[in-house]
Amino acid sequence: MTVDQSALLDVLHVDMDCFFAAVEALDDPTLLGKPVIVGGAGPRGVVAACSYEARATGVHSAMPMGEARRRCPAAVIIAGRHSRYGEVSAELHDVFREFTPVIEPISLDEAFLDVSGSHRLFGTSEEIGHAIRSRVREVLGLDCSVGIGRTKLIAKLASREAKPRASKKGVLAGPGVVMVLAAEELEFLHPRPVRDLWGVGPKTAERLARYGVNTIGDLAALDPDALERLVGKAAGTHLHSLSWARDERPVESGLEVKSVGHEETFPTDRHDHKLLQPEVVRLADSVGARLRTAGLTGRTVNLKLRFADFSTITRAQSLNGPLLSSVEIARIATALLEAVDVGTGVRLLGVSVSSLEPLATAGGRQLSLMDLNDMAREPRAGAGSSSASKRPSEPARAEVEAAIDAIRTRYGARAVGPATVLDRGSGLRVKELGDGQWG
DNA sequence: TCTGGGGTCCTCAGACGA
DNA sequence: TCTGTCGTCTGAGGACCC
Repeated sequence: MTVDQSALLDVLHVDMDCFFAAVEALDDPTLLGKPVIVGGAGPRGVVAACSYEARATGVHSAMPMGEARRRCPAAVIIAGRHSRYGEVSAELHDVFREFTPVIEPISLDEAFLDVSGSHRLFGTSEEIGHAIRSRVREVLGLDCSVGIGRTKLIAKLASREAKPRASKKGVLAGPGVVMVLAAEELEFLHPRPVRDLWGVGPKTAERLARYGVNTIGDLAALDPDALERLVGKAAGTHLHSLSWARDERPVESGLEVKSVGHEETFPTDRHDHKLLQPEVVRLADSVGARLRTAGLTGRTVNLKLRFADFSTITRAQSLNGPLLSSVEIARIATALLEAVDVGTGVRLLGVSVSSLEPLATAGGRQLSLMDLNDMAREPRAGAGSSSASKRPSEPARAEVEAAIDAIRTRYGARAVGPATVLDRGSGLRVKELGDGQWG
């Protein structure tokens, strides 16, 4: 490796090994060395993550849980604890920040790091990669793999090479850190399947295969215009550049969220608006609560339905002003739902809010504890007292919901919720986060 | 086997105003 | 006043990522 080349290799891709399963084993050491599967245990659940021992039996993420159980009957199946994974992820980012401030998270367990400003303190990129691995192990007790390259694509593929491998004979340790020099990029890239390119999924890979394009090298040899006709202009230009290792995307920290949503697959299909409406309210409440926690509001409500035949439709409605309450989100989502024929059966329902902006610039304000005390002592005209209309105004409703958020923070998500989503089988407990007619 | 949940981005079509 | 064009916005759907 020459000095000039190493100076360019400033992009690191850090990927935790079997993150969810590893966290479970960290908290319960009796799971160490066992096949562990994290995912939905219900009739329609899928595998979210699994240990290498489970992978050795052919289990992989996104596999239906029934199939996973069949392939690996000895597996320990765990529903998963996202809040716990979030905690560990935050600690992981603290470790990253010891090495560089330029961090682009991809998910809870993966991130790109730009270490161009870190060499004087921590050495070459390869030395930084090894140091990060050691530090993650020391602080979190977990393993990660590091890929290093000139671009994000190369770094990401390199980290995959660095990972352990699951085989029927057992788990084979990986190198942990893999660096791809600038001069070796095409040799590294071109023999790989096109699916390894960011943006090529099953559909695009199938389309390319029909034209004899199976490897990244095949794609690089393709006429760019022909590629654009095949996959569209934006994707064509992008993929052709990637195939020649041209990837100008910088490592970006502080990317903004574009939408916030919740969706849920039902254990059995629902054929009636009456059964779906409370679910819309519940999902809308959950979305509203998350928006308020994040200090965001939005202008567009999106409703998503997946039918029994797996076809999916979306319906959306935009407003002129910001959505200030969960009730408003639920009202619009319910109206969108009413216009859809659900007779064939709905298996998944989702509600999301997009066109986001900070609550402060949208005219909202953060409530203080004093405000909450005032509301408790003397309900405002719009917030549920006997006003002429009996319907609280949106800003007033937002204040009520802020108070509800405060109650939930203190007493738990089930402490208070809408009457429409009460779990009737268990008295007056709220089924989950909800909104609507506060009981 | 029967296909999650949280997102982003792109393309296309239709409406609408300049 | 009418018509055509263009840009922008919105909505819908699809593909993709982890």
